[in-house]
Amino acid sequence: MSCEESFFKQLRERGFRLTPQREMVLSIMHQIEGFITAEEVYAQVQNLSSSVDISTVYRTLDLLQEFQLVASIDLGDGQRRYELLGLHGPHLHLVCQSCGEVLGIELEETKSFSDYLAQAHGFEAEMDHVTIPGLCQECRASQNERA
Amino acid sequence: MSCEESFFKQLRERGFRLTPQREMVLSIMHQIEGFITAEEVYAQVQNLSSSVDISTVYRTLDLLQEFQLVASIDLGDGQRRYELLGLHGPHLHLVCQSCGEVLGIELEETKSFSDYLAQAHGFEAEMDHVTIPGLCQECRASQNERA
DNA sequence: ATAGTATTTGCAAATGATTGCAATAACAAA
DNA sequence: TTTGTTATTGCAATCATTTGCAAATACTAT
Repeated sequence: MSCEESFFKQLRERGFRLTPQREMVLSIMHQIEGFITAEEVYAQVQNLSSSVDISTVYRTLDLLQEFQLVASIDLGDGQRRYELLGLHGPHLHLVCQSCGEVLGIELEETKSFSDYLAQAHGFEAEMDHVTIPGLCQECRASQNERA
Repeated sequence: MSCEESFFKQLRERGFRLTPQREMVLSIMHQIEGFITAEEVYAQVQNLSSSVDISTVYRTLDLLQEFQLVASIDLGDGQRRYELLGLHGPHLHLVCQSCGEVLGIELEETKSFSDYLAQAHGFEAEMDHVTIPGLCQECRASQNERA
């Protein structure tokens, strides 16, 4: 099932409606690789239909997140960014505080940690909504050089 | 060394100045246990001196975070919350998406996970800035009951 | 004490994001 | 097709937070 089909199906199942605005936002998410801000999605949508409001873009991105078709991440620069999950499926983000690079890691890789949280604290973690700040390999290396 | 002493020392060392506004914010953070929003800190500061601006409160909370005296957490309700680290030292937060409860866990408990990230991805994680959403023990239990 | 300086402040404006609401438009049933 | 119901939209206002800047003030050296 394609991303669009999954979207239409989930809309129907839950009594939501298929609007041109929603189609446009999803279509634009497909044209992008990597991360995009709501403002950037809005600019692209404007090219297609200039009367669409940015609040509709935000609402649609929220909906796509609920449907697990899109994930969002806060890089700490004051602008949330969105990415199409598409085929990859849910994953975590490692964000380098020095160069801003974003690494995606598989949910699988966090299993023993989330098992520990469940066992020790009874907490069922949603690791796919976690963002971990830190330093990537390159920035660590260049930092050690300097020292 | 008390929290205040640590604050004054760090200010001096880095060429910052000790202002009444900064003293007031730190003092209020001491009067609170648990989390407090910037707006609430602001309200408390107003009682002491009504001319202090909320932007100064935000700037001071940022500074206290830089000094590792305060940590902040985003519960996803649109208002960042701040807590005095004081004696506890840096830790992680587990946030229940159902009841809002916040569990603090020791950095130590994440060691094997962050070791894995370093080894497998060369990523040096700052786990003390991580917030993990999920379900706490009680909410898991009551959810299972219902099912 | 005083003067010189660099930091910090309050203010106002701007930011990204969210919300309430009346008008619009998608869908379901006839 | 037409009609009725309900979700969705655009708009404007609002929210929490950040920023630029000139005035105020904490500190340093005299």
